[in-house]
Amino acid sequence: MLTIGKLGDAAGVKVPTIRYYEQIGLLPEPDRSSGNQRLYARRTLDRLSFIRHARELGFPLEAIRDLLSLQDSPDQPCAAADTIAKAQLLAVRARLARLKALETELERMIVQCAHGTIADCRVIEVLGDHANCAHDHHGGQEAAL
Amino acid sequence: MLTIGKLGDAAGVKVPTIRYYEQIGLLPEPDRSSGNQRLYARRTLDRLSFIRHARELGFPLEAIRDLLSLQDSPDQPCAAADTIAKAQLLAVRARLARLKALETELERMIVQCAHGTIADCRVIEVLGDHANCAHDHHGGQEAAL
DNA sequence: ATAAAGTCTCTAGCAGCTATAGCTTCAAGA
DNA sequence: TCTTGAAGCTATAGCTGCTAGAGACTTTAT
Repeated sequence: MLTIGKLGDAAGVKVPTIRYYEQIGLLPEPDRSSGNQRLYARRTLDRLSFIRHARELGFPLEAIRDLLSLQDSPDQPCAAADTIAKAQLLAVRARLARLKALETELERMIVQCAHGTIADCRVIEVLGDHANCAHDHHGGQEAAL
Repeated sequence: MLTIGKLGDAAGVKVPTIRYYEQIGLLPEPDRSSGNQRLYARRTLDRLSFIRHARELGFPLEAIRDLLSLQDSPDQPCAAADTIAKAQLLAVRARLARLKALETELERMIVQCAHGTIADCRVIEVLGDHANCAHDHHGGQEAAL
């Protein structure tokens, strides 16, 4: 069993954040020691690490809740899981496309820097360009992500 | 010249958000009409679109401020730009790696769903796995992103 | 000329943490 | 065994990055 501090260190999540996740129901209420301190099972570490990485990738907690529900109910009808997974996949691909464009542009800048000129920096244009944009900014819903 | 509403529509950013960016200094104070309404030059649209896309990719406003400073001072010493660009590039690549892992896993899940089984969902493992992880969770600084 | 739509400032609220205060529990050395 | 310092507890307040009113003024369209 892990104390909350050990769990936090292992997952790279701060202690108050863990308590916050418990409060909003993303993590189950753990057992307590005789002195009322939280004690976590090993598998909670997987769940918490998942949450942490998903957050870093920009998933809102509600989307993470959905993804976790896939794990929590492996017997639920496939249609539900499929819908969630497909929506998340679209969102992930949209992010990938724009991140790749940004990567390319940053690489270009760094190469140019090596040659002593940044006068024609186009970082702004590459991300400002709606041609790379997975959203329709014009009246549509935001992506589920 | 664009009114704030037109600018917002064009960039996909809400009007109060534009005023907020002005307040915190990400956007310059624009000219005003005789009736005190904001009037924006065309090029502000590029800047705002950039901010929007960078935010969607998860860059904090401070990182965006840095990136914009590259654009704002094309004559600054290359070393400064280079440092910023390289830090951002590392962060971008770390994100790309984990997003790709998640994409793969979601694809796998969807294929399995088509075959009627999600019993061995591994979404959590794929993101929980620190082998894919660009950070050192263990005592280091967070990435500049 | 007037009505509707857009804009103004100001303030308050929300998500997702993060830090502080004041107290209790635990573990490790003297 | 005692003690002392780190770690944990609850509760509350603050932070970032928006977002949504309220109530008054400006523009635009008919």
